[in-house]
Amino acid sequence: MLKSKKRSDCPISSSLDIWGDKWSLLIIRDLMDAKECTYGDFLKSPEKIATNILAARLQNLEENKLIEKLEHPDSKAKVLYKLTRKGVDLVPVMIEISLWAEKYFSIPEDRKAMLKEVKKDKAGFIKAAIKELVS
Amino acid sequence: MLKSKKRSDCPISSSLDIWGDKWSLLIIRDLMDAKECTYGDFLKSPEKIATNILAARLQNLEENKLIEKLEHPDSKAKVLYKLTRKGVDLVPVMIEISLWAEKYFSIPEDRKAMLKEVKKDKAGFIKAAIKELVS
DNA sequence: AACTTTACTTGCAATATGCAAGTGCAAATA
DNA sequence: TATTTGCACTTGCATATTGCAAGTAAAGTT
Repeated sequence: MLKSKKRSDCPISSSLDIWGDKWSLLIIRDLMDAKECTYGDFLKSPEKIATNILAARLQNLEENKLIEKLEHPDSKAKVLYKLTRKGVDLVPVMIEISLWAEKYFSIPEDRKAMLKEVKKDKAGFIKAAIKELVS
Repeated sequence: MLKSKKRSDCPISSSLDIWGDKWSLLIIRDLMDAKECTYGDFLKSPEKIATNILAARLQNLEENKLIEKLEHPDSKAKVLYKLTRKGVDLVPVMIEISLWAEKYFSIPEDRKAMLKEVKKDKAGFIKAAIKELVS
């Protein structure tokens, strides 16, 4: 995962070069759900990412400017991660993935409820979500 | 890649369990671009997938019903792959990924031209693209 | 009959993943 | 002040996956 050379200029390929693995988008998801997360928060997620993998993914996402580190107001021992604008702009991607998954898998009720709102006014939902995340 | 257990019920996680790697969505892309591809067509793509990886990914995508095999009209030695409806329904995901990539990377002119059409009428573009692919 | 094309398979070295344990610093507790 | 706890990683190592090169088998061509 360390050397992620660009395989081609195709937009799909370029995107996958950065976050095309089984874990990166789950980190993005956590940050979209919670806006700010500590290292420990990510470890608590139900998919149970290994701590060394988490560290590697966080570093990669930071290097690629999808996330950034912030000081925790309470303690210097803690680190806060949050999405950059580049990361926040993945909201439409995440929503379309979720809509696809809803059609073909069974997903939790709270996610369904969220997608119900999405379907009422997708553009509005996205705009509001982005606004909330960039503030 | 053989044992892809479901890590959680999260729609993002469930989706990544199936196509969350560096190659699967490129196969999907090729099929969206060309509608039908042979094994050799995939190998010709600019990212240069290794033949054993291609075989493994095609099998996985077929097992998960995103693609299906068809007989080639010209020859029994050839195999045609095409998207199922489940695969075609990834069109919105691919479009949003492309739009994101366009914002943050430089992408080929022909892709830009396509995205220009998308931006004029996203819903219409998606509908037409899906219609073309399922026929 | 020999050669080529097509769709894979196989062997193996290099890389990545996943699990468990360890480290170092900051903050809370005794 | 000394000690323990919490937090963010790092390290070691076994296992799994990737990527490259070469090989195989069935079909089509000359």
